[in-house]
Amino acid sequence: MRVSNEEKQRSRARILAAASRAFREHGLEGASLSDIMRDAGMTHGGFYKHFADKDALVEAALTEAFDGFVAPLAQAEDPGALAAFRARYLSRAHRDTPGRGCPIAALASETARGVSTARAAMTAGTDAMIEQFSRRGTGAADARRTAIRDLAALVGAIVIARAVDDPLAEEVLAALRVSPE
Amino acid sequence: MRVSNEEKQRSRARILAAASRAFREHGLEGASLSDIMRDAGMTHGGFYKHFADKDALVEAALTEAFDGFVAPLAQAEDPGALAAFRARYLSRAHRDTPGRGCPIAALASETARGVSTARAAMTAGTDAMIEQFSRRGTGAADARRTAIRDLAALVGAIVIARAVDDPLAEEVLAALRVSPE
DNA sequence: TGTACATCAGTGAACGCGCGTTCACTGATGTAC
DNA sequence: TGTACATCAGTGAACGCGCGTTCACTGATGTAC
Repeated sequence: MRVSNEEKQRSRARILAAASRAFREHGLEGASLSDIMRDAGMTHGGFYKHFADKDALVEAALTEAFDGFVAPLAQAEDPGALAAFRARYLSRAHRDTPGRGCPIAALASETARGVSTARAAMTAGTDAMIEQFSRRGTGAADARRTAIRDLAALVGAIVIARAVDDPLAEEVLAALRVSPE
Repeated sequence: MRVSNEEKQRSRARILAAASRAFREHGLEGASLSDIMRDAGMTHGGFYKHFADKDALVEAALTEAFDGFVAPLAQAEDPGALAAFRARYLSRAHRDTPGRGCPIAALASETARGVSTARAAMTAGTDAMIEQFSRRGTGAADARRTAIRDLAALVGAIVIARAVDDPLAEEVLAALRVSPE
């Protein structure tokens, strides 16, 4: 049966939230539309009333994931915000809950092999993160270069820590838990 | 028809070589056994005369990929070997040919979600790379920590560079193309 | 404000497809004598 | 060294399964008068 326009917007938001989490947890291929729609409280057939196909959902979910992940940093005003962000990034909690974590670390590999719309969302989100890092850095002349190197180290550390067993995983995170440079 | 024992060993080697490349190029799920067996010059049915299942192939191919990728560094004797390795790692050629590139950068995300045998191979391979970096580093007291931080930055940089569009991709690689610290 | 009808969000069965895996078969290789 | 037979690497058809996607249908919502 038809539902109200407001209800439809809420449905779309639930699909996006479920997809954003499921893609980061299980991968773009590992998360099926049926699983996502069930998480959103619907059956799979209704999906196509909201998105043209799975690729469109991937693009929208990637953008949503970046928005949510960078928000705490983008909205913070205290000078220690970047240090706090780094500490959270390198925590065991972040390693163990990719569904709420960094979209780059969770999905960059699959995005690299994917469609151009997903690459575009990944490019925009990554640039936004670099921008935040750069704005909040130590203010060196090469702030952007420093920001990129810092972000790359964070992404590499969490990617490795998720793929290897302890104690190496913990050792990798610990090795990055000092100020860069 | 039955083939000789030597021929069987050659078949197994071809399967492993094809798998090692295909997995890094298309991902553990993206590379099908049919594709790999065709690359190896056989039909798909014969696969199970060599490996118990796809998971066993993934484990063996990961180990093979690490062996091949670290070999140039492990066998080098000149003091500039690590710098040369870093330069190759951060090259556009490496970004564009994941099939012959770093197994961590190509497969860590999927390994993180995969079976324990794949994780074990990833753990061993990563530790071997850290060991090589550590042995060939600048000789500081915290050589291993420095090695880990250097490796994490390389992995993060190539992972990002593959997932985003130029010019950001090239900018990320360039930002890492200076000596660490 | 009420009425009549068109719209369309969501349902659930069905589709075609490619996947990993199994299996009966073939015939050259390996081995026991 | 030759012979007879067992072994088994590789083939190609077939399987069950889950996937993304399509579709006829339902009935509450939106809208034109």
